[in-house]
Amino acid sequence: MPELPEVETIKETLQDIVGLKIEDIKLFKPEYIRCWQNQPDAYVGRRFAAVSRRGKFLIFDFEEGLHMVAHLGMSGRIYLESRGAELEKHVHVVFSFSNGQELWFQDARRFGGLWLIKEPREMFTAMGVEPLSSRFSSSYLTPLLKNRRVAIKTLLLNQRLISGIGNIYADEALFKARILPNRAAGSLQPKEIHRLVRAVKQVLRAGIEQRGTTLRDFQDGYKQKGQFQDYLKVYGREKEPCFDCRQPILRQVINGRSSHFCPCCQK
DNA sequence: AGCTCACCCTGGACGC
DNA sequence: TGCGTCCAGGGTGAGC
Repeated sequence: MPELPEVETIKETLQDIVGLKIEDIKLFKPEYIRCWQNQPDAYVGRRFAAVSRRGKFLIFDFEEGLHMVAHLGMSGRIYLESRGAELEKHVHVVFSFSNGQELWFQDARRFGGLWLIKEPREMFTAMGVEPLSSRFSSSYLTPLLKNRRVAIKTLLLNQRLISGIGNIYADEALFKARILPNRAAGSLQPKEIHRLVRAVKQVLRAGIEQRGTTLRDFQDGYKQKGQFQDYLKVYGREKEPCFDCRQPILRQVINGRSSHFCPCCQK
């Protein structure tokens, strides 16, 4: 479930590891490493220099120009533990620091992964704009929608166009913009595109403010849950009354993704 | 080129 | 209690 607000929340809590020195790296499941441009040993003895985010990816910079990229997939978690804590299930990689703390990479379903790479920017050359940046605007989105028959929701989930929106925030943004998720992208009018851009930004900002959505798996770097699940208006609310018009929320599969919407408020 | 769908994987919910 | 089935949805890539 980690989408942009969840990854951003983890990134914020992981600022505390900047400056910590890596004493040891344990690989319990080496196949969780997707890219071996660097050997794990190369990271030992170095300090974390920065943790940043691009879309749903976390980027770890180390001293002397080493990097690591992480994606949480569906069930991935990255969190701090104390040395000696009992190892939890599905922890695939552990970084031990010289101060006695550890960073655990846990991922039950293993849709996520780690990339030990030299130049992380190369991974993101084909990635779309950050939806919270000023580059994401009506003038960016309008030409992308032109003549596209794909559902607008499918397009919002395309990371090559916009990076960071996932299933939950796509449904919530479309509700806020009062647009049905299965509308052909090319059928959106200028006013609707404008509303959608605003709604995407508002929903993502609110998600960050609430420190993410915890339906099942999500937790931050200190194992704390998010709160945005208490503010969801359509996602996961099939058959429950719309908060605005009391009509039941409907669920429909769009491009293999479960989608939730109000048939009355959204056009 | 645009689009759809199957696949990877595990845990939890649900029906019998 | 247990077993089988289905669903969750991130990204990728085959195939139409």
